[in-house]
Amino acid sequence: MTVKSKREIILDSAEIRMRTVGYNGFSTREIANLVGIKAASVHYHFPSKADLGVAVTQRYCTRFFEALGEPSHSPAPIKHFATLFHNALINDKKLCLCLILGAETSSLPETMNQETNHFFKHNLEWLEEALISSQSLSEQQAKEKAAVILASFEGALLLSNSLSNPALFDSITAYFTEQ
Amino acid sequence: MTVKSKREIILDSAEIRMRTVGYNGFSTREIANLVGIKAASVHYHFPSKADLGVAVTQRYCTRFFEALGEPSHSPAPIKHFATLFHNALINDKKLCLCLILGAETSSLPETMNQETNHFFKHNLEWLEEALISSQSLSEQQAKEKAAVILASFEGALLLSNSLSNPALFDSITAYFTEQ
DNA sequence: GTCTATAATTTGATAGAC
DNA sequence: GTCTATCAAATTATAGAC
Repeated sequence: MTVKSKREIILDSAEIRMRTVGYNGFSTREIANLVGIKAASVHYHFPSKADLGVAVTQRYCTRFFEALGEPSHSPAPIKHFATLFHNALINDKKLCLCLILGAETSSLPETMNQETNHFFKHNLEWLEEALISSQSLSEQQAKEKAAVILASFEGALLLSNSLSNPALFDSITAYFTEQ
Repeated sequence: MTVKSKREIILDSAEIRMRTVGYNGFSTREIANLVGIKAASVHYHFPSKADLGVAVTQRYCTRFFEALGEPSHSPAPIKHFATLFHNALINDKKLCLCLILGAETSSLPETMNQETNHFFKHNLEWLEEALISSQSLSEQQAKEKAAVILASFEGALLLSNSLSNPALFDSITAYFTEQ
């Protein structure tokens, strides 16, 4: 295993905090304490808080898209999609970053909003393609159902996390995967 | 029309900000400026920011539940439920307060989390009752579908708001109301 | 009820030594 | 790259005059 750069360690801590309390809920000093350095050193790696927020968001999206892969490579694509969200909630015990950023959208650096929008759009297209090939829906039907699924899964994360009820997430996603 | 008390005017401004940038995104000074008074005067009405946040959340939930009424009083309850969320997005041009608070949950005063949880639970029960009587589902089926609907609607608000696409909200909710 | 004044703390950020 | 020191601004909150 390659040794992590300090930059990556900072990104790790910042992602944890952003997915827990949002962009407006954490400070660079807090990240510094978590990493074991001083705030000034965080600013060496990321000149501004916005730079850090953007880097976290870009890394999050890149990793999610990598884990997602191509819809055609999965025998049960909707289930695969649900599993990624399930892992965020159960393994990471965190929300989807773009759920929190979407809720905070009016107070974020514009680049972060663009990343968040790209996250949603890419997932909608992925789901649409998956639905067309796996459930032989029309393009229009697939587009509509893709939005229903993405909305449901993000909402399922929200409800399950708020109510501290992980099983609720699986119950909701099962509605779309058990067909 | 009764004249609004200063307390209510403060609550109005605070609700707008909380539904736009969240609890961690606004300051008492900002509310004071919006209302046209000084920050110290806001603290006269609400000793702490948490007191203000709690009051906003309680008023929001009370009003929502009043507008919701009883499921048995509506000929098309799911559509009625969708309309309330639609109005939040289209008329208020805002998210559901509990969507933002649910995303910020780890950094909120405990009373606000309790209110948010109550909001979700009350709506789940309302939807369950509506589904049992209007779609003659079993209690178990109704409970599961109620969670799917609430998650979808909250997620639909998130996606529509982020992507600046109000029509997307109606398209998603139509999946559950046009049956 | 609202104001001025102010306190205590936090925050984002920079300069410059090592 | 990391530190100390420091800054300017913002934030929550209180005391006390009017």
